[in-house]
Amino acid sequence: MRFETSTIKDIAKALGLSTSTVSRALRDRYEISEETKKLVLAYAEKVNYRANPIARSLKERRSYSIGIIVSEIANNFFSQVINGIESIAYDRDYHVIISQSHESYKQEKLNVEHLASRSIDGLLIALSSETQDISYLRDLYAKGLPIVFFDRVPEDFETHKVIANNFKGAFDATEHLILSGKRVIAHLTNSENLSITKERLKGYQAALAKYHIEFKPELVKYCQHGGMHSAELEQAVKELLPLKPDGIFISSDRLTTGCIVALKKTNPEVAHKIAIAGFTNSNLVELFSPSLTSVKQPAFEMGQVATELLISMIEAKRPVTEFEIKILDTELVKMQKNIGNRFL
Amino acid sequence: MRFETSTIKDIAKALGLSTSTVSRALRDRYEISEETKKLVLAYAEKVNYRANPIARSLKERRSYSIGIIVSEIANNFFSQVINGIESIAYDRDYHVIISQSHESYKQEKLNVEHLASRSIDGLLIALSSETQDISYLRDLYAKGLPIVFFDRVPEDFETHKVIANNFKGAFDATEHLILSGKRVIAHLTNSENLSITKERLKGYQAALAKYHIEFKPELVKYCQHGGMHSAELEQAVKELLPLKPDGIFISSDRLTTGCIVALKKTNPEVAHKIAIAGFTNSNLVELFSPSLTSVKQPAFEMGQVATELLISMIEAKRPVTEFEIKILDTELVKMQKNIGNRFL
DNA sequence: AAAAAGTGTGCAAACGTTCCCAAAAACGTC
DNA sequence: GACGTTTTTGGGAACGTTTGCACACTTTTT
Repeated sequence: MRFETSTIKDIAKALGLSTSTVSRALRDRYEISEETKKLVLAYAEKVNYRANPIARSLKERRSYSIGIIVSEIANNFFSQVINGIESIAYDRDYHVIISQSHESYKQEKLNVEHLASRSIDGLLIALSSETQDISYLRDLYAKGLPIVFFDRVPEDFETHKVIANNFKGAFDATEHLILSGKRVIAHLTNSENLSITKERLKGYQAALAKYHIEFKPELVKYCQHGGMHSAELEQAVKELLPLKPDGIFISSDRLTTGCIVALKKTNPEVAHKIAIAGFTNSNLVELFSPSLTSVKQPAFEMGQVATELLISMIEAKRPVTEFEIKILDTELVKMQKNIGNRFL
Repeated sequence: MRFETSTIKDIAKALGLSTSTVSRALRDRYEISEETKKLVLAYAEKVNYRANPIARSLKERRSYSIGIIVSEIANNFFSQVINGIESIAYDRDYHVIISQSHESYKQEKLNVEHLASRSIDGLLIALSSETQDISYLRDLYAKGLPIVFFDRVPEDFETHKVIANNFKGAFDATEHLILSGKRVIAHLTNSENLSITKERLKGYQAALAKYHIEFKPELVKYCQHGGMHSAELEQAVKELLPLKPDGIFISSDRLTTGCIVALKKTNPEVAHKIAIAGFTNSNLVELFSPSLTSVKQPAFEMGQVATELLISMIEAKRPVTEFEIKILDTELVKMQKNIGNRFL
């Protein structure tokens, strides 16, 4: 801000004290007399003194801000995670800077490096679906930037991670479809790179196995761009339909909504005949037609937990060597009426 | 970031130059020899020099960051606006800090003041539905903080503003309902404080007037909290239904989706008999049941325009005294089939 | 009564930049 | 080769903090 505000110097001059004394009074350090402290505090209050965080950051070599990278904020899951992050961060006097990768590796790297050069104290990141090479993150980490991964985590990176119980979520959703009488269950999922893709695929396979349904690789469709392009989804749907699935298990928020749109757009007549169960945190699923069963992730909580872990790393006196992988349970929200009901 | 990176000083020492020379070479000032510039640039590249933005901010008394206040990022309209803002901001080397008011005046004020103390160079804000007293914004503005309002703008505040053509959007939506044969058209809207509420009400009234339908105040329901609490919406729906509306015009994104949820939850049997037209930027409306006609705002563009105006203010050499009010056209997306069709 | 310990304050350096001002180097002109 | 002019460089202050150290003063201990 260009406009002038009062500084420690101003206060010092006005009160006939030194800047150090004023600083100490404001920061409530031990070696300061009650009297001067009161005096300074009162005056600071009067002139509405606000410490300049930039100067403080420069001096302390930290910014009290944490960076967040998600693929997209216009996504119910991520925006809920962000709310969780903020709830903790603000309490602990950190502020957050949000960046979007739009599922692009290049954009992700660019944003992370931009944030790093902006002197963030730590980073919370869910990898983009394109990301395979995380060496740039390793470099930053090695240089001392605390990083906590959430949702989409790399396998071989020793730091805190917070994820949902993806295996169980996928298993539950698939089992639900099976118990509803479906037998040809397709799986529409994200890029193969992602941890969530692998875990959810395993859950899907396990459910099939439990009910002795053969796993058919051709029923699994991967979307490299996480459904960012509608063409990608329409293509997947087009390839899937000839295999006559009676159910689809979809493994991410964006894909789930995107898939229903694609189905209705390209094949409205079959859209209602296929049961859909998918990961989504949309609070609007009840409005959807065809209706769907959804796996809800504890997004808000995930944000909170990840932030607590990150702040503990930031504020740790010595390098952290013990890392946690927190796994949070998902919730299966079954649709209220029978599958494919047009009258919902 | 705690870890050490190379600084101008390091480069200067290594190259046997002074910091001023290095700084000039890096910043590509006119008074520097081609040769030294090349030398410095090459070395900087080699050691992967990154200017410390904090130090720069302190010196230049600006942060190259702009603050954004919206009520909620988990809202299609606002997240699209944010994408528009980012698209311009990043091009111009600003970064953005997003804050959410959650439709609370207190939270909004807190966030703005937090941002201001964080030395943002300018502010983009859509007021919360609770906000009536904007004197705190006036104070900051008077002190020199550039502010541009978008979407929800105050009446008596001389600065740039970017809004949608709310009157026309509301008129079109209401007229569409009338032309579909509806005669008892309710209006569910936001807090009366908001500019958008007033403008959209006028559009609604104008459409009624055009077709000689009497305006009935009891058909208008205000939601003070913008639909943040579902109870608020359910209450409004409950009060509206006895008046037997055959159409509802809803004036905001959150209210529109929220209202359909409330309708289906409280009165599923009538939900499909009422035609709904509402403001929303959801890309999922096609999935909704009951289906609805939507007024889409040019959210992305709104963000872009607002950001351009803000940056022009920030970078203006002399105080800006001529202000613009940009009004962007909305788009009416009619539902594909007849109103209330359960088979959509 | 002198020494030791404790308390409150100020001085000055540092964080990494930018930029004003002056000094030095390079160049041209007579 | 002395002079002015232009180009290039360096010195150092400043931005607003925090903090190690030293100093002065008071209180306690011996």
